[in-house]
Amino acid sequence: MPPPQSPKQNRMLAALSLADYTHLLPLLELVSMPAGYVIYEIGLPIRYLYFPTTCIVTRLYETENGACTQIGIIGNEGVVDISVLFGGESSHARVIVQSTGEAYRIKTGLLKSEFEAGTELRHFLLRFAHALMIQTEQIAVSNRYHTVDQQLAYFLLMSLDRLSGNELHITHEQAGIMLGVRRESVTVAANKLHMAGAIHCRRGHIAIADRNQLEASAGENYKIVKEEYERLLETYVSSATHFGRLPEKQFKRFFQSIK
Amino acid sequence: MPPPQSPKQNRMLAALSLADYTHLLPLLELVSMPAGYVIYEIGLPIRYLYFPTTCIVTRLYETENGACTQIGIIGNEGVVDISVLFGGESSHARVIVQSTGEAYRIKTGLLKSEFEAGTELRHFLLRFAHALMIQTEQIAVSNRYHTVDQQLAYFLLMSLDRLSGNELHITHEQAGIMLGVRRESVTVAANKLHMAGAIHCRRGHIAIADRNQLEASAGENYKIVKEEYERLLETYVSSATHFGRLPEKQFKRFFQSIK
DNA sequence: GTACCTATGTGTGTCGCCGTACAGAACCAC
DNA sequence: GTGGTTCTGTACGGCGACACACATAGGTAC
Repeated sequence: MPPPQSPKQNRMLAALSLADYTHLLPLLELVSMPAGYVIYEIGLPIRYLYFPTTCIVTRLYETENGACTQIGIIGNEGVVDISVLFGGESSHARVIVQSTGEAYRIKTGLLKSEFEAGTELRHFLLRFAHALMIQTEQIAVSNRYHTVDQQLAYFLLMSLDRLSGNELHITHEQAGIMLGVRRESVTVAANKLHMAGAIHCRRGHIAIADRNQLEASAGENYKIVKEEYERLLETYVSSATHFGRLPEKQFKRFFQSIK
Repeated sequence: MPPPQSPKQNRMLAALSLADYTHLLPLLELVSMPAGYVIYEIGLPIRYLYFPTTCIVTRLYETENGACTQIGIIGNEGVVDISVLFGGESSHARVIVQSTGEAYRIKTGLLKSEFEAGTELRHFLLRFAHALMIQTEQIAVSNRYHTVDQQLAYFLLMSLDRLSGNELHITHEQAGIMLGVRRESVTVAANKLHMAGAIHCRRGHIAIADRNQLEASAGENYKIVKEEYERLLETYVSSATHFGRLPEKQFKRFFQSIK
């Protein structure tokens, strides 16, 4: 039960051993992430990495003529943008905040050193990268075979899995940009999902009405990615038993010291 | 100038420092890779990783109803399948040999140890993973926005970059499976590219007639990925200057000892 | 050469999404 | 309330790819 506004709201950070976590803590800086804020622009260097806590973040690929597609969505289970740890010097995608919230950021060089040092953190980062790859692969398949309805359902589920409520603050226009389709197509797709009883729409908001129905509308795509992310979180938890192995007293003292 | 049938035909292996290379060498096993051979089946454990030398390999994503899409193509610049190094226990994609040739394989556990050990090899592997991610992202975009003509052009270029000749031994049917489109669509697209003077077709073969024209037909997609792979190869080369720093005599002896 | 199999070329109707245009509805500021 | 702005719903023509059907050509075995 992490206190409000703690780095532990990010599940990857929460899973770190106490030693690693306390080592990392002074390097982290809380920042607020307003929706629409462009975290990285294509081609510009990546100065900070961000561990989202309450915000969610979208990786968009933009073509030469300005058309976009979402190639990944990241919430409190991960970090953006991991590509810099793999030797990418600048961002090759545009990364923006999709849903207002907060994140902890760390200087690129610092996290890179931690990554190189080969702590448990590296293990988590690699595991997370794997989940992200699967997400991108699914989107590739989805873009070929699935209808807009299915893709919208998938997008809503992925977004709402990373938020506390069951309502998304987004317009059809914004959803269209994410999916790489017209605003009108989103409207039509949203109506279909509404007819099926899966969602409920208000101006600028989309809420889940029946989660099972929505998952059924999304198809296998969501199921596969969801499973992979559950495995990812299990990875975190099973490593987090480090906590349990520490002497109880020491653990409590540490835990309180970190605000 | 690596001799024929040397692991050095794989550019990642060739770029390793002499020490790392000689350390790895006894762990490698030459295997022949006939076209169509299924290297990994979805859900099955990954027992070996493969460093292609003269073959090329395709990562395919298969949906529940059997439809496929290529999500990556790998030749002598890399290794399959890297996902196991990131904590994936089994393959989530089907990986098959697209073009007959050879590869060196290594037991999963062994390469995993090397990777964990944090040698220069890890640096290359991560760099390669990055290029692969960009490839997948491009395919995601391509599947949304590009015509079959463009995708076919992209596919041909990516394949032929990884082969010695300028002709691909492939039928329209096979290309259709890779791209996730019908055979007829490939035929039509191939004819368009032929009309544009970009390619030349024979039964079961597609050859480049005018590379510039073909690149123009493929669009920005290819350009971006190509640049990333060139950066990858530069990474290899700049690290390979390790060779230069070794005493000349020692270098020669080592080089000859490794067949 | 003949027969057969596989690969390629072409045509027709359907479907999903796009581009464009426009009307109505929700919300906000005053 | 009123007016303006933003968001949402609907319609129509066009295009690219699909599914299916079938014709033709290249290559191979005998």
